[in-house]
Order: sequence, then C-alpha cells, then structure tokens
Amino acid sequence: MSPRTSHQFKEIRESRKSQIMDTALELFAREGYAHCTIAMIAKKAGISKGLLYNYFESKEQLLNEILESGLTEIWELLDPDKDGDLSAEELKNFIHIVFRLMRDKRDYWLVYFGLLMQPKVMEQIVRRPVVKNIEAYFQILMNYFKKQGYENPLLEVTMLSALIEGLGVLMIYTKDVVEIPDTLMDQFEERVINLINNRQEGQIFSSSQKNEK
Amino acid sequence: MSPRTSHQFKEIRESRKSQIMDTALELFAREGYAHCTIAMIAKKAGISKGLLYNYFESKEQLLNEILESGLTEIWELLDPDKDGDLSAEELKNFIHIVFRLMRDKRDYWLVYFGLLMQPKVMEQIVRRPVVKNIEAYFQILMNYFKKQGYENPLLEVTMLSALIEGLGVLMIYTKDVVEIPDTLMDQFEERVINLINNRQEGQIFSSSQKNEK
Amino acid sequence: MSPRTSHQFKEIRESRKSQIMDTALELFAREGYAHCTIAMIAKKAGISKGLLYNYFESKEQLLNEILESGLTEIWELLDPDKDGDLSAEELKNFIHIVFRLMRDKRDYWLVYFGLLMQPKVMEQIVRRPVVKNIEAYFQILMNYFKKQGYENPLLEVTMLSALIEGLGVLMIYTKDVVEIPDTLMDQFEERVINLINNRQEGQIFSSSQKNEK
Amino acid sequence: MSPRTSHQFKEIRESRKSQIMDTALELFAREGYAHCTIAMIAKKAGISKGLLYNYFESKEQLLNEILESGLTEIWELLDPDKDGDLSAEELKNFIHIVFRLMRDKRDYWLVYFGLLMQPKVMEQIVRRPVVKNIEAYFQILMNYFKKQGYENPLLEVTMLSALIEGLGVLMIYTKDVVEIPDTLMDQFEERVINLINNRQEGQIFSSSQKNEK
DNA sequence: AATGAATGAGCTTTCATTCAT
DNA sequence: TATGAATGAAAGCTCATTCAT
Repeated sequence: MSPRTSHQFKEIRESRKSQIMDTALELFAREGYAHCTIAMIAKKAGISKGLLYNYFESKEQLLNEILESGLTEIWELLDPDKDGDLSAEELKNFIHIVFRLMRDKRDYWLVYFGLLMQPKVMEQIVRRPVVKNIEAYFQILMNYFKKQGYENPLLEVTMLSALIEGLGVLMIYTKDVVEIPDTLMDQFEERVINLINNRQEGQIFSSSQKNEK
Repeated sequence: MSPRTSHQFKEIRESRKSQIMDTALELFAREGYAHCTIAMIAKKAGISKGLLYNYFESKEQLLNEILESGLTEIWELLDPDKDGDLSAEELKNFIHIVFRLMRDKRDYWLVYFGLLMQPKVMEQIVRRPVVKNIEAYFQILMNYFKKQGYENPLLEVTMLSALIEGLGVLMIYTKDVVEIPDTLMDQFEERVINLINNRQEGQIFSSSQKNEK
Repeated sequence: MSPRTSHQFKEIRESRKSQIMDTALELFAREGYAHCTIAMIAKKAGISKGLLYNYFESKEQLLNEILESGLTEIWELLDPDKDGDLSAEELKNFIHIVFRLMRDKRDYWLVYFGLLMQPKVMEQIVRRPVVKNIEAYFQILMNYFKKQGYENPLLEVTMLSALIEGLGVLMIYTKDVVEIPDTLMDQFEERVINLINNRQEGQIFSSSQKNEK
Repeated sequence: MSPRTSHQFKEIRESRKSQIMDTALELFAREGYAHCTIAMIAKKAGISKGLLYNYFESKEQLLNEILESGLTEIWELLDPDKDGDLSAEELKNFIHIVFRLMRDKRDYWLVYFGLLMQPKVMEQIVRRPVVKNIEAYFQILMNYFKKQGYENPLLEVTMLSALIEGLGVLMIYTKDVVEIPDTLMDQFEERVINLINNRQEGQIFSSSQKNEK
C-alpha cells in the first residue's frame, strides 16, 4: 500500500474535524454547552476522548471553532460587494438569507444565542475577527438607511436587527412551548421586506388594514 | 433569655432569602450561571455555604426561585384588569412598563434570557405556573389585535414580541461591545407605541420620513 | 404560681429524655442510624435541635443511652437470684422472657443488632458496664449446663445463644420479605424449652417424628 | 505505538474492578460502611477517587456489586442439582460448605449481616435476582423436611436457619470480645449434621449425655 | 492516529454542632 | 428552658485533561 499523500491526510483531518464539530454542535444545542461532557461528544462522534484532543486543544477551543466556523459560513452567504455599499436588492437578499438561515441552522443559533447570554463567553466571542465583520455590516446598514434619507439611521438599524433577532429568539425559546409555523415565518419575512421596500405600505402593524376602509 | 419569636424568625428568614437571591442574581448575570459556584455566592453574600442550603435545597432550586420571583414581580406590574380585555391605553402602558423593566432589571433579563437558551433549563421554566400567565397575556394581545380588525393577529403579536425581545437581546448582548444609549431606547419605545396607536403613521422604518418629500 | 420543686424539674427532664430516646429509637430502626439526622429526630420529637443537645451531648451519646437503657431494662427482667445459680425453672423463665422481648422490643433489637454489626460501634458497646452483666450471664448458663452433666457446656451455651439470636436475626431481616407468624415463634420457643427440659424428647429436628414409628 | 487491544482493556478493567471491590469489602468490614469514605477506599486501593467512579457509579453501587458478587459466588458453591430435590448427602454437604464459608468469608458476612440490619439497605438487597435464588433454596429445604415426614417443615427450616445464622452472628459480633475457637465451630457443625442424620441421637442439647446414665 | 484508563482539582451537598437571642 | 439560624469540616461526585500503550 502506498502511503497517503500529505494532501490526503489533510483531507481526512479536515473531515474528522467537521464531523466532531457537527456532533458537538448538535449536542450543545440539545443539552446546553455546560451540560455536555467531552465523553458524551466523543461517544456520539464514535471516537475516543483522546482523539478529540488530537483535533481540539480544549472543550472551549472546540466551541470557539464551532462558533467561528458558523459565523464565517453565514458571513460568506451574506457578504455583499464589500464596496461598503448596499443596494435595495442586496438588502432584500440579505434579509431573505437571514431568514433562511434562521430555519436551516437552528441548532447553530440556539447555541450561539445561548452563549451570547453567558457573559464570560461573550467576551471571548467578541474578540474574534469574524465579529469585526459583523460590526462592519452594521456600518453598511447604517449607510444604507442614511442614504435613503432616514433621519435616524441608528434607530432604523436597531429596529431591523431587533425584529430579526427577536424573531430568532422567539423561534428558539418557544420551541418547547409552541412551534412557530413556517407560514408565519414567511409572512414575517415578507412584512420586513415590505417595510424596507415601501415605506408607505410598510406599517409594521397594518399590512392588511387598508381593506378595512 | 427568651428565644426569638416565630415572627422574628420569619423576618430573618425572609430577609436572608432575598439577600441570597439578590446576590446570586447579580453573580449569575455577571459570571453566568454555570460559572458561578455556591462558594462564590456564599462568600459574596457573606454567609457560609451551609446556610445557603438552609434556604435553598440546591443550586438549581435557587435559580428557579430567582426566575419565579422575577417573573412574578414583573407580572404584577403588567397585570391588566384581568378582564381579558385590553384597551389601547393599557397596551401603551404595558409597553412602557416593559421598556422600563428592560432597563431597571437588566441583570434579571440577562440571566433569564441566557437560561432560556439552555434547553434543559427552559423545559423546567416552562412548567412553572407563572409562565402560564405569560401565555394568557399572549391571548390578551391576540384579542386586542383581532378587535382592532387586524387580519392576522398572530403575526402582529409575533412582530410586537419580536421587536421587544429583540431589543432586549440587543441590549443585553451588546453590553460588552457597545452600550445602547437611553435616548435610542426612548425613541424605540416611542416608535413602537406609535405603531400601535396610529397605523397610518406607524411605518416602522419611516416615522420621520414624510417630512422629507 | 409557685416555682416547681427540683423534684418536679427532674421528673420533667427525665420524661423529656425518654420521649426523645423513644422517638430516636423508632427512627433509627426505621431509617438506620447513619441515615437519621438530628434534625429528623428533633422534628419527630416535636422539639428544636438545640433542646436535644440540652439533653444529650451528641448524637452518639444519644445512641449510647438508648442502647444502655434498653440493655438495662432487659437485664432487669432477666436478672436471676444473682446467686450465680440457675434453676431449671429460672432458665425456662429466662427463655420465655427473651422470646417475649424479641417480639415486644423489635425496634430495639433491630437497632441493637444493626449496630452490633458496625465494627466501630461494637467496640463502644462492649466497654459498657451492662455488657459485663451479659458476660456474667454467659457464665451462669455455663454453670447450669455443667451442673446438668453436659460434657461440653460451652458448646451447649453457644447453641442456645445461636438458636435464640439466629431467630432474632431471621425475625428482623425477613421483615421485608416475609413475616414470621406468631404461632411459629411460639412453636420455636416451645421446642427450645423442651430441648432443655427433656433431653430425650428434645431432638431439635424431631418433635413430630414419634408418629412415624 | 499502537493502542491497547480491546481485550487488554477488558482485562485491565476487570482486575481493577475486583481490586477495588476487595479493598472496599475489607474496609467496610473493618470500619463499617457508613464510616468508610471514598477517599479511604481509593487511597487503600492505591488509585484516585475519580477512577473509582470510572468503575462504580456511586458508593452505594459499589456496595451493591460487592454484595451481589458475594452472593453469587456463594450460591454457585451451594447450588444443588437444581432438580429441586435434596438428598441427605447434599444437605450435609450444603451445611459443610456454609460452615466453611462462614470462616473463610468472614469479612463478607460481617458486611452482609451488618447491612441486612440497615432497613433501607435491606430493601435494596431483597430486590436483587440472587436473593430470589435464596428463596428458592428455602423451598428446597422445606421439601426435604416434608419428604422426611416432618410435621412442620417450616419450623424445621426456621430452626436450621436460625442455628446457622445465629452462629454466624455470634462469630461476627463476638470478634472483639472473644474469638470462637475453630474446634467449637467444628463441634457445632458436627452437631447440626448429626441432628439431621440421626434424629434419635440428634437432641440438640444432649449428644454426649447418654453415656452419663 | 487512536484508545480509554487514570488523574486531581474543584464542585455541590450534608449535617453534627454551636450560639445569639 | 427553648429556638432555629448559622457554621465549617468533610463527604460524594464530576469531568476536562493527560498519558502509557
């Protein structure tokens, strides 16, 4: 048997890593980070505890890589022209993607938000380079609203963020109480996009009211 | 010397209990629930570890009582006529209070939201009677929007909740990054109230735009 | 109100003490000594923990007094002429009393035997004066069998003791499996007494055999 | 270096497990179950506390496994043809083994009897499958005496059990007072066997008496 | 690369005992 | 005499991490 090339080795390593990270993410989401043990993760991933430490230097490092990888992945989807400028179309697309991600990567959000709330963890996350990008995006949104002539762009960005994250939180923490139906999510998304597209129609609490008159 | 009266004992117990709960809440918020040890709480509260167990049967029980007590306290402020009916004025007042609480009881929210994200913890919280009240409130809001002629009350309630909770989350998790200024909070609140009061004006992203044309 | 006489005080003290001891014995028997807490005992006795320490200087001391008091009480019933001599009648009476005690003071035996098996506890008990009496009684029994012309009195005493204690153990530890009926106990006692009274008939395993012939 | 084979691991586990159980049994016997700490056991076994929990999920579980293993081991020795039938020879052999075990496994008995007396522990033991076997044995003995024409087999079995267990108890709890000599044990055993073999001669308190007349 | 036995620091929890009142 | 809040030493147990194989 010819020895594997170093390239093959690297590939194997990478796929093992993802496998571990996926497993861990699922467990973190289901059981909570603190409640998960290395033994649980290793067992579910079908490897030994020792091997896990071959790939990640600590439980915390494993978490960090999961968070970073998730953020990067998301970021790549959201990444606009990087010209710092956002067209209406791009913003619409951005929102659409965010909503899709919220559904598809629910596990990830669950963990991400959960940890965001743990003060000590947050401090760590904040220092990561990817988070800088998020702050950049915040600026891009600010610019968008400024260019559209909004008087108080910060307020607009805050509301948009709040709407989206608020929905995210609702989705996540009502999971055990009541499932938010997909149709409601779609309507929600539609409304948010309307709000941006068409300010006249876009009253947050009145989309269907005009019929009334 | 005669022993303390049972009244005195009760007073001691109650004040000690609150003292411990306050201390614990502060620490949970600052350090995260998982990261806090009983020793830390006891030390900060100036008592022995043993005494803590005289008042709470476990760390988890301590947490539960904190959550329950906070929810109850909040609930009392929010509680409307209980006639199941909500006037516009009451809704306005409700929102105002929610915004005030968000600022005044930030520690509480930090812990509460943080735990809401921990799956196992959430299951516990959901079963508590106080949470039933929250569900009741949800119905009251639904009724309100229905009576106002909204076509899709569930969507409206969801958006209102998302807006408020989203702001809450923003407030909390941006704490270490950037402080949301009080003026922004006020504007946010004003906007939300406008949205409800006056549907024509209440476009979420345009309150100040009409002047522009 | 006239102050109580010191005699009255002493009476009150004594009755309180017995009350605590009775309660503790019952609990020890039901829950096991190690598993019982001072708090449990005090609560069941309707007094405060502090007061218990007013009467007994430690949990261990409480146990010791219970054991000692039980042994003394039993001993008084068994106490023969003290002339070191035992008539057949006295031995018969002795056995009868032992059997009665086994039923009436089951709680006590349960605790007593249970503790006898705990090495460290045993060491303590053995040093108590009452136990010396037991050893004395052993001698008296030895003498009895010697005088009756038995070749190996030690063996006889051992067998008698084993029979009685063995029944005691059976009674106690089969409690949760199967109750030994009173009639069986009576038959057992009758047999033991026969064994001593009438050596010809007293085959341990043959009371009903004569029909066989 | 290649990792250990699963066979090697199994061997390590098994030998470690017995090592811990042996150590614990000895300590339980010497110090009493309640008085023994995990730290003591681990130290005496030359391992860390943590490792102990790698093999036994709790102190109580460790105890249970010790008891179960002892009972099983004993049971294998006692197990007759399983035809539910007991010949005189088999019964004799049974008694012989019991007496030998009493001497050889004194530590075990000490712990076993000691715990039998602790109510809460007993409940646990009783539910174990091995104990069912003991009940089965009880039935076999009953059958034996019935077939031999005894009028009250239950009484006979009770007496036999009491004799044996009573001796066991005597052996154990007189350990600190006076050692029962081996010769006495032999005589005791001989007498019990005689009692069964030869009903005419087998008077419990008179084996050597007939010469006297 | 791969294993899981082994470690040990540190956690939650218990409870006999003390003590101010 | 009587209370129960308060203590603190010590227990059982957990688990991230290391390491010999």
